[in-house]
Amino acid sequence: MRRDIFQAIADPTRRAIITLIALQAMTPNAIAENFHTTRQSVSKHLRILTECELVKQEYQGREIYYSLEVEKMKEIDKWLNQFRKIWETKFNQLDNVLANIKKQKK
Amino acid sequence: MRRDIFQAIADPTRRAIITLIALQAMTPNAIAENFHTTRQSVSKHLRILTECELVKQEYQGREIYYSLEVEKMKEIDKWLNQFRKIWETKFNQLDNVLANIKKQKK
DNA sequence: TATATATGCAACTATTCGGTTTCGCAAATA
DNA sequence: TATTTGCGAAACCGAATAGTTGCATATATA
Repeated sequence: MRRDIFQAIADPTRRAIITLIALQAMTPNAIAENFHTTRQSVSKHLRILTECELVKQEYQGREIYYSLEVEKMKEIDKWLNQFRKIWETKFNQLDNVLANIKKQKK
Repeated sequence: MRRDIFQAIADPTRRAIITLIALQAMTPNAIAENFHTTRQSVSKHLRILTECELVKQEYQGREIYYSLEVEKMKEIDKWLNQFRKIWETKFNQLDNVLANIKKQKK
């Protein structure tokens, strides 16, 4: 069973869950209320998110509060870095183009 | 058929393809040589990447050069923004904690 | 103690996914 | 012109996936 962050955020429901619990911890029931799906379905998503450590659990009596492990999100950011360099370069190239146009106008 | 960037980058082979053609355009055959899979398989990945506009084609005779549409990658970055705010805040909170420890030492 | 509530887990199903094989088409080359 | 080469598309297959239903367990509450 493959289990990595990229596969985890591929599902739109999981992305929505992540956004939902980013700021405040929530129980599966509370989370499920926000979607047109069953609690069990949400539970499965939470399991996947927990397995790749994107989400952490906090037991409180019979309730389990889920919240986002923000640090883990940085891994996506880290992966994006290689492309960030490229799009910044492209931006600079555009800068040069603009500079040349300016020169020509003079 | 669902087709969005997040689903596109979920597959490790597709992520590798993206990295491979990020700096220079390549033909399907050339790309396939870098993986332990067939050209047809790579072709299917390229179709998916093209459909969600992460990759662009450039026809040159009977060859087709594929290259990364860097701009599209920014959409992932944009999605990450909501969490970036959170992890920066957490970092600041840690800053405060460190500041307090410093104070107590005095 | 009996009942209600919060939850995870297993079994099942329909759908999707990644890969392979085969084919057809168009461009290059002999 | 005949053959080779580069490519996409369709058909097929096994594995994975998302969702549902049913059940077991533990904690509250009456």
